[in-house]
Amino acid sequence: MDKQHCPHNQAMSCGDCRMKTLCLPLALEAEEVDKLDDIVQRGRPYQKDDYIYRSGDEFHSIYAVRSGAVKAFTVNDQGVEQVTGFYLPGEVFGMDGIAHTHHISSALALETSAVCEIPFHRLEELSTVLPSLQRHFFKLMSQEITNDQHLLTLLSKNSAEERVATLLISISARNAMRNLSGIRFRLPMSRADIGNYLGLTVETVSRVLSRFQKQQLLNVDKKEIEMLDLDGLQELANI
Amino acid sequence: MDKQHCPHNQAMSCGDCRMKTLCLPLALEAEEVDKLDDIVQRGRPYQKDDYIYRSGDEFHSIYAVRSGAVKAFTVNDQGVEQVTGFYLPGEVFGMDGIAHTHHISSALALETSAVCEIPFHRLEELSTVLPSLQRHFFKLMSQEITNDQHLLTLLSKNSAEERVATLLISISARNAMRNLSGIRFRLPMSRADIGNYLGLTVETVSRVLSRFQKQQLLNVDKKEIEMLDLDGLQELANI
DNA sequence: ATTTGTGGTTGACGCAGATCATTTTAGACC
DNA sequence: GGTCTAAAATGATCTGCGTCAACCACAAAT
Repeated sequence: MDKQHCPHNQAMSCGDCRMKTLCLPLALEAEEVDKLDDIVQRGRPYQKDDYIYRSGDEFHSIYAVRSGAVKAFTVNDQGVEQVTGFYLPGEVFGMDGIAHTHHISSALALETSAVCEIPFHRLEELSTVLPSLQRHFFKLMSQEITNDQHLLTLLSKNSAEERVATLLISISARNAMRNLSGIRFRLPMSRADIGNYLGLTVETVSRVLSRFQKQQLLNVDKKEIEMLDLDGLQELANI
Repeated sequence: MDKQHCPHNQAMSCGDCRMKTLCLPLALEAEEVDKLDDIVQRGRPYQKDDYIYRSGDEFHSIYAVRSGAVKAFTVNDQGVEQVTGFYLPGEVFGMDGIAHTHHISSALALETSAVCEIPFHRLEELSTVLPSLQRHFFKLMSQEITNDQHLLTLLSKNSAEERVATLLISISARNAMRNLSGIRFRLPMSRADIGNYLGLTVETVSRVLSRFQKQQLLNVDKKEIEMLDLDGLQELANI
């Protein structure tokens, strides 16, 4: 497998990355991308269940997924975990640490994943000389806020079926955006993670998926999903 | 009533504002505050139920509360409203619009309120020359993200009593930060708004407040709250 | 002074989803 | 092959909060 095609390739630069149209380079000119490239750090891939950072760690970077999948979650003082987001290739995470000197959430690889690390103080410096980077980063953070607000509405106003349908539609759409199939895909997270994220128990998630299968809305085989009736699911999710 | 003491006074500058230690000027030197001051717009006070902006309006500014109280909310395509936040003096809102060209949420004055408007493109320009402003604004947005994440956990993991207690503690603490009483205060929002925000019905909010009163945790008289047992409530809220 | 409207409280009842328990499936490892 | 463990599915039962309905307080309108 050559450099260009290995999904976890470390050496790849932003300019060559398949995710450049989704990720931070999105708003930048070629020469600006090179400057961004200079500050991006690419370590070896994380294995499943490796932490990218832990709650309490000193904050110094934000991150972008290049391959694999990451879950972010908070743990309160009673040790109760709350999954706050799943991040797929091209997506940026870790921005909740900016307000504090330390991370208040943790991030974990759900499968073997390549992750770019962007030291925040370098990004800040670069942002003052590249206004389009500053603007894009403001937008990314604002997008994170609106994502959370959508999730808030989902949790406070929607039934179990609507919540699960919405998550499936979201993952499907995000896969499609990355030129992968929006019809057949593999869920990178466990039923427990899905339930935690959606404010449901594992049992409810499992039952809802079985019901969807019975209604010919989709096929489930462990983590493999085939969306049989996207319109029907979309209707359920009321998006 | 002279200029300095009228709570809705329009002419006041950031340097003279009682909220300067909480709001955007927080991180700035005196001369930097003057530059910020130049771009801040102060219109006449909003009356109760006046919109500061509506979902669908073109986005061009973010806002800071100087006096009064503001609620922000989204409305989905079925017309279902979701309250996403309450903003008290010194707090900044409207940052969810940055990711889009138009506001995706609305903001409404809950009572007579003075609001500072900060044109976003001017703030962006100023941020490139005042790094401490850029940093502070990044932090504000990050804080908004972590607030939403706390709310997510609250909605997905906590009981009605825990949710209501948490909101009361939060308002109490924010009042105390502004050198107001954290023990006796007036809720600026209706029971319906509280319920909507916390993912509960009006009836449940009302019942929980009655129960708290019966347990000598607080006194309620319409919108007036007296926190009798802050520790007990804190325990309930598990903060 | 009476009516009308709005926001809040309280009670009775039902249900969606939690909880508890059991079973099935699929790897992982020797 | 067999044994262990963890994830997932399914069934039975329970319960917190929603739903529906009645009622109260108070302000604004006539």
